[in-house]
Amino acid sequence: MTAAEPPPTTRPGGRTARVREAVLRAAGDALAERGFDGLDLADVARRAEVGKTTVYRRWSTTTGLIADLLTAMAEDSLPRSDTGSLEGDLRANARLVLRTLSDPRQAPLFRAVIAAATCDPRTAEALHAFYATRIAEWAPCVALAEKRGEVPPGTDAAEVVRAVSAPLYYRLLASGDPLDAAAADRAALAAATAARAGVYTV
Amino acid sequence: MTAAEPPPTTRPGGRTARVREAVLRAAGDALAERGFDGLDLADVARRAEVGKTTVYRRWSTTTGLIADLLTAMAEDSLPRSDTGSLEGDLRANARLVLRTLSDPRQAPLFRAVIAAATCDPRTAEALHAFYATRIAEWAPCVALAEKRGEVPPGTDAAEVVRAVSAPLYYRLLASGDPLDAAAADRAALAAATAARAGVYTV
DNA sequence: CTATTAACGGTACTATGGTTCCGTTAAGAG
DNA sequence: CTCTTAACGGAACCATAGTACCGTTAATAG
Repeated sequence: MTAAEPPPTTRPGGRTARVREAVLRAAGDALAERGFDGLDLADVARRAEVGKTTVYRRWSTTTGLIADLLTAMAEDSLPRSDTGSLEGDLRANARLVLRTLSDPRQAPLFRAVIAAATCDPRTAEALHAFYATRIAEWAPCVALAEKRGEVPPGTDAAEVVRAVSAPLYYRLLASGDPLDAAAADRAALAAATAARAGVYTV
Repeated sequence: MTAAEPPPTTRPGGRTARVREAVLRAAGDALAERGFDGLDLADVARRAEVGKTTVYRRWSTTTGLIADLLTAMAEDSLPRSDTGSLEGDLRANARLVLRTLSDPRQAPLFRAVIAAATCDPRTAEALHAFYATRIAEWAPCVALAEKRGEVPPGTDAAEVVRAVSAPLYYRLLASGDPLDAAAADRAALAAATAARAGVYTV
């Protein structure tokens, strides 16, 4: 060490934030339209009206950009319902997930970010954090059910919430079976039934 | 039409089949090692000891090659167990899926083919066919349970089998939660419990 | 067996995703 | 306000995935 390092001040204000917002929005659009393997950083730059050098400098890879997009996505949360019964709450959650996974923009976007997560550990980490946030948001409805005596004490709330989403994601990503209201309601009912029977106690 | 078309005879014997086998094996290896976005057809050709021109000519795209790989994968089936009870059979199935999804070669391979399926309709179709085959293979265990009176008549066998796999795939692809025996057994128990309660009747 | 041609494989080429260079803009400190 | 420099943007550049060409090998018909 020869000299005191001058603090490399960062400049997140104004322009930097504006660029990030525009690029992430453009990335989401591009992913929704073209899918994961169709993501071209130059195209994202064009959509965001930003130099492609900027995109490469700040995010370097497609998966890096998607990881950042996931971080941003984790921030805007979905409001939890409170219908007064576990089954009602879980059905509300299932319908919400269904709406996302059948939305013409969201469905391909989710498929794309999940594909990206299979290709890069950092993106996978961001995806896991995203779901951890979403699951934590809905876990309280199971805690309430436990207080009401609907499910046995010691029920793993997160596991119940995951059980609702799982069949819908399985259809979206693996089996390709239709994603409809019947599937959502069945997922919610199955999770509620299993939870009441004590399947998810720790 | 000016002249009679001479029948463009195909030559599936010997060499052609050998090349396909070598290339598909190499593709599986490459996918397992490098993931979907790391798949390079020239690299596959090298591994298969085949000219890269051949690979491009016969499969043209990475997703096309993966679609063919999935078709081959659908052919070798997993034997179904018969333990005498629905829960036992479903647990056997869950353990089998778990073994696949935690295998050091199979897990990344499955992640990769699923990622590929999100990027191309033909690959998605092949993936759906793959799961349709697997699910049909195990559906009889629900039919047997119905005969034994374990589940109500009119239970959707395929839906029960899907319900077993779904939580495991959700962990593999979305939430990132650990894939262990506890998760597999819980998935089987939850599906059996819901099925007995009549959640999956049509 | 021979003749025909489907299918393979090496080499040279092209096109596009990604990098480097360097001048310009504007955030933030004083 | 002025000054410093983090961050941006255009253009030229490079590396590599994918294509085109053409001669060679071997499957199958007769």
